[in-house]
Amino acid sequence: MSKQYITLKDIAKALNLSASTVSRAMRNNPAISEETRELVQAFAKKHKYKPNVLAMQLRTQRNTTIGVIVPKLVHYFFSTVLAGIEDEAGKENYNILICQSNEDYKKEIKSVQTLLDARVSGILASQSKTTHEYGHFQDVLDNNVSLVFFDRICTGVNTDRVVVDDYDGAFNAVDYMVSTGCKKIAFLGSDANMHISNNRRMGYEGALRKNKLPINKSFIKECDTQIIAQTMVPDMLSAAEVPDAFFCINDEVAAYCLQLVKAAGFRVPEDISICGFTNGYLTEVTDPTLTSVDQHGFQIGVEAARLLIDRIEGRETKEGVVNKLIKTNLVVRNSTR
Amino acid sequence: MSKQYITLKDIAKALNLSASTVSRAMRNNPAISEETRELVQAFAKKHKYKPNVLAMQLRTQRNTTIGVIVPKLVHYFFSTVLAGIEDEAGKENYNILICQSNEDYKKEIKSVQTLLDARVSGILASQSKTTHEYGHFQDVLDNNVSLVFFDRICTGVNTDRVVVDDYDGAFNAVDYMVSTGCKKIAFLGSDANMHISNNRRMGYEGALRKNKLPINKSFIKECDTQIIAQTMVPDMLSAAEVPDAFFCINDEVAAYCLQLVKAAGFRVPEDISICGFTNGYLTEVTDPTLTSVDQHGFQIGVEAARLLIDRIEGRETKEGVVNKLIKTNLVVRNSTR
DNA sequence: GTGAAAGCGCTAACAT
DNA sequence: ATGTTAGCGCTTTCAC
Repeated sequence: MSKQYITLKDIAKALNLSASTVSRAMRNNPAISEETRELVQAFAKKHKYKPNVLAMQLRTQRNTTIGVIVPKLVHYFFSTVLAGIEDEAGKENYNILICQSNEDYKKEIKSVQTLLDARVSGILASQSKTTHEYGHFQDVLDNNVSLVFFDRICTGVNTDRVVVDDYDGAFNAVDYMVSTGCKKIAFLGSDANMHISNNRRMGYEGALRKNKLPINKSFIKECDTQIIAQTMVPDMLSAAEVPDAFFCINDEVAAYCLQLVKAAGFRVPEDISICGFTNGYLTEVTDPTLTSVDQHGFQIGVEAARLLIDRIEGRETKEGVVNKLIKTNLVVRNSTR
Repeated sequence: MSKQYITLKDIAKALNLSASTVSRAMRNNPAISEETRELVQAFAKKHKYKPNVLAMQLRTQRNTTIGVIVPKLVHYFFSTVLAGIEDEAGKENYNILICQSNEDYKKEIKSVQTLLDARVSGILASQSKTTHEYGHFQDVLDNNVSLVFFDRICTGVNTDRVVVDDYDGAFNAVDYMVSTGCKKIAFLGSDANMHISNNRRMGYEGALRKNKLPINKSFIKECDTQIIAQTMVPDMLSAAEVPDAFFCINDEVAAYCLQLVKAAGFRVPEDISICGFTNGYLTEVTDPTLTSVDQHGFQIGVEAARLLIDRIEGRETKEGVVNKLIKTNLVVRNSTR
């Protein structure tokens, strides 16, 4: 990186002013006369002056970059959240540095290090599936860097969070399926130690209980990828008791499940109803189209970024930890009766 | 951002050394005695010393951040490319700063500004659909910042590019469909001024010509979103001459087209074959599953990042501009005969 | 083998 | 209204 941009000093020299005057003039400091201000700004514009953000941040000890850690960018939900984060951060002139953990605990630790090394002033994170310790997240706080979790929160670390109302989303979806006549609804979830999965399972059970339906343990499975679904779903369909509905942890599993159910000779939704979670673009291309719970990823991103930036800027010194709950809504399509 | 990390000076003071010695010791400078080196490094580790990257970069005038501009993160293809970029950049200890143009020319200009302001040492970009001028990209080069285009390249700017072999991909797909008996293949593409669309159209026409099939202008349409497809496809299906195959610019259009073709009472693939482009996860959940051209997004990301970093580091001073062509391959599923 | 001094580009007292 | 000085945290001559 050779010398490519002109500096404050260059301007100062050219205009026979001091660097501080130029600095003030550029930032519209009222102490500077209109005349010099215009002179300086015109010169700066003409010569495409760009303040050196590095130097500025070094001097002022504040940094306008925030880091984001997501499990995977390819998931519709996370890329939507990211769009929200980017949008909100952009409004506040913050840049975002992105790391993917790829659902890998080690990579997640490395991501935290990377972001801390880059001196971000805050981190937005959604945990990887394989993370069961949280020392690396505690490190963030210990270094006085703000931290906000979104979606896949880490309960061991005491900090702000933005989560989907998973319980409510699941409750409503299952309640709806019951209302259409389903009586034997299966739940395809994730590892029970994942908060979001647990909450959805409780919402699922809550809806069954409300409707006085039995909770059948053999209908509750850990099945959150296509690969698992490939064997799990056929197994369930050939068991003694066959579900008449599947409530799935995400759209991918739901869409695969749909394929497998049809392949096994069942009609959807007449014989078996299927509901997903996310409401991404998969929902429109399956046959029948997929009923799903909309998670409002963009809004989650916006809220999380806002929360973080408020912390960084020291605004709204709310007492203790903030927990934001984002409501979902059920989008009914043709995979449910 | 209050004082949160210890500095070189702090270590120097604590150990009764000079800052320069500590600096050297940390970087394993051979001029430093083993003894002090170990002393310093142990102390640094114990007190979680993190070199201030900002100061380092300011001092050395080199920066290890690269910027990426993509139209939209939510598209499977771009998020895959990004994963590749992140992977390769990570290996070289580069960070990535991401901007989305949202297919908006103005936002794209702003993104370039943002990245330049952040003093990135290079930019990877894929143009927005609405971009017809390229002064902002020329600016990048004029500021001595490296620039590599990927996928949606900008031919007006003379710099490295990594592109998919769109012609070849389209040619093979169409040639394959002809081999299965299709004779009236339609092409649903983008704006003709988009390079990738144009190349695919030429590949499409090339394959028809090779097979001595007529090129029917009424079968070549600009249709690259679900919204356009919604009216365009039914129109084509009720025209005097109905296509017996659709070759689509991306998987989304193909998947929608599939729905619309079935809704109109045609069988897929018996009556009409359909082929997409990208080979994302939509392909597995449609019914029938979707034949598609795999673009190898991850590899594109890797190659683009490598090209850019090589430029930044001044390695491989290849003469002139480099053009990398990434081969595609056709993944045949059940939407084609 | 280690230290002193200067400086990257900027801002913020403290002058005048 | 403007200039002087110092310093953010680091690296890099140039000394010794």
